[in-house]
Amino acid sequence: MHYEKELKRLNEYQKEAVLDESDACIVNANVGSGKTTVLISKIIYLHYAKDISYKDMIVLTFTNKAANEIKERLIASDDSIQLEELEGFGTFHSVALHLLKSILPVEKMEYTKDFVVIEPEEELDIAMRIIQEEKLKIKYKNRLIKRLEQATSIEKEEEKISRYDDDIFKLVQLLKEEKIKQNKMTFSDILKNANILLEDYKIEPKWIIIDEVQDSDKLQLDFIDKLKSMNTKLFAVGDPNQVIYSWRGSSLNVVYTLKHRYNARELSLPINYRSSSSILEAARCFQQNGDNLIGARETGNKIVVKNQYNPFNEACYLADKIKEIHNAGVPYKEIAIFYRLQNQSQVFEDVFLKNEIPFEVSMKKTIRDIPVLNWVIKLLRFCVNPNDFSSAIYVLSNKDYGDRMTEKAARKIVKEQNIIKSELLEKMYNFFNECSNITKSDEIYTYFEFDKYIRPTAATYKEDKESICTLLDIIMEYVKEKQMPFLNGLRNFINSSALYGVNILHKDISSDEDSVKLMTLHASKGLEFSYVFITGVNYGLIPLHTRDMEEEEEQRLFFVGITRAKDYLELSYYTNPDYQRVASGESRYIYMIPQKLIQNDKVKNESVNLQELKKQIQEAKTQGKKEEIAVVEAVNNKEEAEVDKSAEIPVVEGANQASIKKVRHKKYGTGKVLKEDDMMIEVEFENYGVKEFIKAFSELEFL
DNA sequence: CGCATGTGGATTTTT
DNA sequence: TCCACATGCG
Repeated sequence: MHYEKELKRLNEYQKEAVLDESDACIVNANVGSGKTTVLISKIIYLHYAKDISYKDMIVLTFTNKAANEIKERLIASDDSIQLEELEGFGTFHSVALHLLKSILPVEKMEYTKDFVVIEPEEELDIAMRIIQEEKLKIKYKNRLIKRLEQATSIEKEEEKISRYDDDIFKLVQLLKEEKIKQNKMTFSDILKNANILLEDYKIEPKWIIIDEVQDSDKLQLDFIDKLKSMNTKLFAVGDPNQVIYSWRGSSLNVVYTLKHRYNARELSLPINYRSSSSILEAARCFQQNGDNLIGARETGNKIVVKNQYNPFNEACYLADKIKEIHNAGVPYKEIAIFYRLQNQSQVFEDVFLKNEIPFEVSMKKTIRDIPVLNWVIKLLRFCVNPNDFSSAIYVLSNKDYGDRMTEKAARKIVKEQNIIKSELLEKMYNFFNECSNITKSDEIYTYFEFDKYIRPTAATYKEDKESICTLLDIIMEYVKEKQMPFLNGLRNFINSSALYGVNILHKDISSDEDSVKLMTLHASKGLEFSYVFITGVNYGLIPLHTRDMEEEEEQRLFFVGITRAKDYLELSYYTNPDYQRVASGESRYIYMIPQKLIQNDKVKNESVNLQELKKQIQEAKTQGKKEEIAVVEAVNNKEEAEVDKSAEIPVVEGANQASIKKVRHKKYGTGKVLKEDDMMIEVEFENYGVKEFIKAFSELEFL
């Protein structure tokens, strides 16, 4: 039997979870304990052994990435699966959206099936327009999103009194009405409305299976509850030690809540297959919850703790270290650097670029971040929904793309449907009739004559054109995959692009590309690497200096970081952190790790001198990027010199040339000496411009 | 406009 | 904790 082969690969804990028959079961899955494997085995087991159709299962995840991984692994293990059988598999939002679009009577809420999913920014735009048009008195508009969120959460009429004595509750009501009028739902509306409609229209799936259940917020828990009927069984997997998003609404008690709400059986997956036992033992110091982590691997390397002078020095050191590791045969993609704050990546990016180390930085990028695509999406949205006036107004009145008219003029033309005044508007109106048979993406491009509207003279022209073509290609691919007529597929894509189009243009950090991965500790969740460097373990940074309420979460965050490492873990702290409010010296988290697990690496005296030297230079000079780059050179050259002593060429004293000294550099070729003193030398290279070196390490050959 | 007062954000980010 | 910014009064 198909599933028996699957079961053989599991350990006893995993097997118990897969075979469990309780009405509700919560699995406390430790880090690296094969959580996803269990989830997939469970689905396969239910399908083959218990004869449950995939259509009777709802499988919920938090990210599209996780949903795709599950679907891919399922299809890989069972090629008879049709994609349409897996419509109940996806993120909470995408499953809720699917239900709203296909089964639930959205008309009861005065929406139509064509409703559009909008991003938070668009809701804000609508709110701002309402304030303007209705002349509402709203204070603190700079925090309108937070204020709306807070005001929306108040349900009791008698509590709806603005603490600032303004019209915030009036706005909440008008906004709700306006969204219905424009047929738009935000991300939270999708869940909220699904929850309301599920009161009366039961789906009754046979199984609900949830991944990373510890990240659920109130709406999501509510969604689970509304989906679940008397005959529905629940299987949830999660790890309370990995709650790092409580600021986003998830709470530590989710496991507890579910356990009590459904009288769930509690199981655990204690065995970690990922990390060496030294790393696991360190991780245990930060574990707050549940069963002890059981290791399955050898002792491995000690954890290296390093003191670095400052972030810049560390970047140089890491560049060197990574080269060394890579030369020893480790692929770049097995190496990752974690930090607490986004902006800490900058130094690494600069130095790695200079050192030609391939790297990728984990960064969110949505369609909205690319202005031209934001514009194209709005344009297509109006084509597909000709009632969406606000999109059309945006298209005509955008400052950079389209007709670039004033908002007032655009509104007038759109309201009057005056297609004589705007060729672009005419094209949008006729799109539906004239483009029903499109098969290639460039046909769309040609139809709209985008070249005319994206300012061929602008510096961004080429980039913009490329972005549009990529987007159109993705749309065509989507339509083809869904096997729908072009216009239906397009409408489908456009109406939910806020939900799915998001990561489309950006390669995921976990892609197979062989590069060093740079990311925040938060972004590291769910990933694993052979070599992990956690940088800036200073008090004030890790844990981050905040109101100390969230200290425990910082500890869990550090736990997540440590447990990403398979073989090698290095922690570092700065003597001189370049960040405000960050103390120098190691965080107490380093003291929490038993000394016997640690290998303390003292920075060589020589390096300290270099660092001191660099500091002096930086302080003496007016600050600027040029110096920094030159110093990068100096340090690199110094490191190179260390590796290859024979290549070292001493600075020739008392060279005979009276006026112009010529020098040669390994990388930059020949150049003229501009300035020279005891410590520094400034050279103008023929092809690289002016560079500055620390003389002692410069590796310059005097001609 | 200037100044006093009040308010909450800082940091992480998915859908 | 401290700082930035919105508000509102004179």
